[in-house]
Amino acid sequence: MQDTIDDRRLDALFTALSDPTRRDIVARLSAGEATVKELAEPYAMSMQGVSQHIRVLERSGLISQGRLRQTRPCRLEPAALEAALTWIEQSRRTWSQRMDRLETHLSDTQTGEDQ
Amino acid sequence: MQDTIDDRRLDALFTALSDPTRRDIVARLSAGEATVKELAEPYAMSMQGVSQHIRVLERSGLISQGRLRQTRPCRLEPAALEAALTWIEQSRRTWSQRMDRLETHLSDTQTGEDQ
DNA sequence: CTGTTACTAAAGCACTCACTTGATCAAGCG
DNA sequence: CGCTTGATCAAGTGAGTGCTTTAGTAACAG
Repeated sequence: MQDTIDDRRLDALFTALSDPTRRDIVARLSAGEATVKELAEPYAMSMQGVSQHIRVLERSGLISQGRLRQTRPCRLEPAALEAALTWIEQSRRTWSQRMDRLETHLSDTQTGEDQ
Repeated sequence: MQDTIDDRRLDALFTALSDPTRRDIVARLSAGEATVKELAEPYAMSMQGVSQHIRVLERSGLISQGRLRQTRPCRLEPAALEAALTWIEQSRRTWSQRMDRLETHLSDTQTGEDQ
């Protein structure tokens, strides 16, 4: 069980997704690029605050920032979303396999040995 | 855009998943139930520390705790995992639909406008 | 009853987080 | 050149995390 590499990545990913403002930013960027100012507009928050959220998202790999004139357009990096998806599906798969085995076992030993 | 209800749930969910110990606990519970003591054993951490992680997981809905003699066996609640999965897939779907539209647009105007 | 096991409650501590304001910077406009 | 716009840097604050240790509780064993 090697840790620390995927672990840090998943830490950053799920931490990034744990804030409603950041989730909203991700959702909006899934519809197309946007500048920091555009992203900041809907919120009752300073642009600096939004800028800090963007840095958290960038460190997690969920978004990347380019440069165009005096703006820094942000775009979604869906590969990072896949990593989170993969982790969750792994647990779900293990769980449902176990459920299948339990069902099989129950239909095998259908007499009533429980305690 | 109604917020605050799903938002709080997703906050708790992704916050719960943002810690490596808690992700490990979820992964281990996907293979079957376990008591707090059993869960705590592999970690260089007090059982109280693990107990607090379990409370975070329980508040997020990811696990539930029963009572059996003097133990509190924990079990995974996969429905909560589905909620996180659903949110991520929503963003991914929006993004890929947008990519499809871009491709369509590019094959429409397929003259040779590349930078 | 006493003692042990499995666990939760509570308090404290270092650290991080989500903001804020104020300063700075870089690019374009007059 | 100065002025505005878009954005980051830096410092500070209040709230929350991730642990710890110390107590306390519930269930069983002697």
